[in-house]
Amino acid sequence: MRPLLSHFDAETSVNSGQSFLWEKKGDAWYGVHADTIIKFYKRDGGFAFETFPENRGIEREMFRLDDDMESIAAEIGRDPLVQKLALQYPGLRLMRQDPSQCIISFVCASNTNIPMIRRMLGTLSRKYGEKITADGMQFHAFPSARALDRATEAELRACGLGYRAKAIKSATKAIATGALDLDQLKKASYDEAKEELLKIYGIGNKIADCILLFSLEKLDSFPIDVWIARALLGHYGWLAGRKMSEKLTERQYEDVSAAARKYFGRYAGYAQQFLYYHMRQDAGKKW
DNA sequence: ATGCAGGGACGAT
DNA sequence: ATCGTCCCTGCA
Repeated sequence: MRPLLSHFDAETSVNSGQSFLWEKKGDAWYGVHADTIIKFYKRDGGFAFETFPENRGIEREMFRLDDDMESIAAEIGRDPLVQKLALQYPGLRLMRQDPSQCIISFVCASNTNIPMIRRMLGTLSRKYGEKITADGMQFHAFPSARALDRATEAELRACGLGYRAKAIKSATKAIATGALDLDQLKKASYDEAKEELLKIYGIGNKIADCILLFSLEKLDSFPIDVWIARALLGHYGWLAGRKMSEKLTERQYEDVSAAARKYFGRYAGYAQQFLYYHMRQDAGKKW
């Protein structure tokens, strides 16, 4: 185990609200990553990984184990609070999600809570995802955009999506037709990629920023949800400004997010994740 | 038991 | 720029 990774904690990372389809069975965690099930468990003071079907080494990609956490921590640690949190939660990492899965997941996330998001995605997976067997148990791959796009809005509603069904349809269509070119978005700048995402019905500022951060390599993205808004109000008054509240207008979102990105720097998204995790911990949330 | 919150976005004023 | 509304569920 390389010393740089010695503090990495897969369990904390998968339970930090950035990724949804994980469940613990016995001593092991099983997660859905597009077409593969990834399993991990503690071993020798670190973590061992297995994938179904076999996809060796995918954990480096998924958990961003190639990121240079020392320079990232040095960069975002210029802020005293984030510095403290990086030391307090040394195992927390951003994850690199599959873009299609990430888009569909966060479109489901609007105006609801994490348990509900998990329920919606679980139902979609069981209904539209391919079966995968792992350790004698049955799992489901995350449904492809194409498979979801074949369903009607009413059928998606029946999965407990509510009014989000319409937004899911617009997103799956954009992905399935190639109108949204995911590989291209990875190469594009933050602004260019965000502009493309915002064209899709159901994707606004916050959800676009989550997609950019968690699946499109935009580590400078700084999503602001109610929890981050609370953190900004409580600890970063000069960024929040006097008129900000927990609910941001579109204009406020843009101004405050831009200010935060400038303040925290090119890894602002990492700072955001430490703050988010801390606010949730502090509130005693159990995801 | 009615109200409200929960990783928001959209359309009408 | 504000404001009501959207489907659903758990919890006070």
